[in-house]
Amino acid sequence: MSPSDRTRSLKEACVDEAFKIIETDGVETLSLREVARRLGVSHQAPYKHFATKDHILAAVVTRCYADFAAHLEARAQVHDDRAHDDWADLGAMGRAYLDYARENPLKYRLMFSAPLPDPADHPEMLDQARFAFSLLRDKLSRMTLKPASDDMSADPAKHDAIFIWSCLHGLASLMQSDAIDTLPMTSTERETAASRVMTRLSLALQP
Amino acid sequence: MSPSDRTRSLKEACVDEAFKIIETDGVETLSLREVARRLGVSHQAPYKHFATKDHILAAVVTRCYADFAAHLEARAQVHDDRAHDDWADLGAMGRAYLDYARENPLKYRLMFSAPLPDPADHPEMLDQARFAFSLLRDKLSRMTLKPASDDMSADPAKHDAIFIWSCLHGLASLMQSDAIDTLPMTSTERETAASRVMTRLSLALQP
DNA sequence: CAAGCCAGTTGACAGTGTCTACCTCTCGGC
DNA sequence: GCCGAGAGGTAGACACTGTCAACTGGCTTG
Repeated sequence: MSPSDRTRSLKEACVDEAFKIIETDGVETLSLREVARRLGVSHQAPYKHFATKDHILAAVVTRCYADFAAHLEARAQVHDDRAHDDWADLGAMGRAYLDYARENPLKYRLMFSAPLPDPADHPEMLDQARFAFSLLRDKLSRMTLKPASDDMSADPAKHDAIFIWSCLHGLASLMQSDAIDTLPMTSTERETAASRVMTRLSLALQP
Repeated sequence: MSPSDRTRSLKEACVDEAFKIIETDGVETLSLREVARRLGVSHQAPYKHFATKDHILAAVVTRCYADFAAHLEARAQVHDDRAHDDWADLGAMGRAYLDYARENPLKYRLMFSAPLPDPADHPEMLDQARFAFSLLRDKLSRMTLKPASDDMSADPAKHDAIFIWSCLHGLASLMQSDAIDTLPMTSTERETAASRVMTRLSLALQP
């Protein structure tokens, strides 16, 4: 056993390996036995660190959310020098969202389109997800949007965040769903569709 | 073997049974052996009618799309007597979409959030999906929307349909995803979120 | 030094999709 | 009227999965 193996415990190695499998082959094909095989340990070794398959899945999902949030933050902060060009920054955030989904389709699907392990059993997974959402929500709460006629909510930023999130998630999800292959679309047309959604989003929100 | 069994071939019975299983337990737990068991035949009998599990899945998905389209059509045509209140009708269609997703979460997930069998192998599945989308698209092509600034598309109805579909799908999908449980939301708050999305959609589209 | 736990092993069980071999019934051509 | 073929159904096997149980070796702690 090499020193690096001793420092990096089997537990972490399992999560790493599961992460890789999901990244390249998708959640559906993840198997604990394959993880064990790749790490050169017995098929039961991972069970010493994770009670069930869901527990290892939860660990991977947690990491994905963190990854995703980091990507959003990094991109959102690349705005130009003017200190408070909130609209441009919001747009950058939206684009970062779509980029992430496009570049990491299997991880994206894992977070938002797959049946997750029971969140009640995995609070840290829940925390990470909440954090990612809060990035968008906080941003909106610092901006003034076009008023919505039916707004009697105590927390408009929350609902508008859901609106934006819905649009972005819907687009990202449809673009990589098999359902979209139904319509004959070239890749440039997909780009057009994406920018069209962004435009309509502005029309809906910008005062 | 009863007469009804003889008329209704095993092939149809398999699809029916698979449909039921998915409806109540989700795609993940669908197993051909369970289907066979429930029909009282050997575990290999279904394979005389479907080459692989994906083929039976494709048949179920095809039926789901037809079901979904029928729901959309039925609801969309329940507008008031004024012949051409297109906006109201579009709204009804949107609500029908969300209703279907809420009432049939597992079927909805099957159609739009699960990895489908390769569409190339199952053209009839593809046709049904395309038909459902065309309901929305055709409606839009008969209406005049707020112009989108970047519109250089030859087929604006298509892109606006994608926009609307994205919002609705995104909302429906998030509402039933585990990710949303992340944010503490009561069911009335979910309603508010849904209507907020509809409002913002109008703001984006209505001239 | 003994006790006990911790991480790892092997072996088993039930469940899955799918391959192959077999059986049996029906129907069309001679 | 028979006979061969094929369609539809059966049984058994294989490789794979998640998970349970029993066992083993080494480290820590009393």
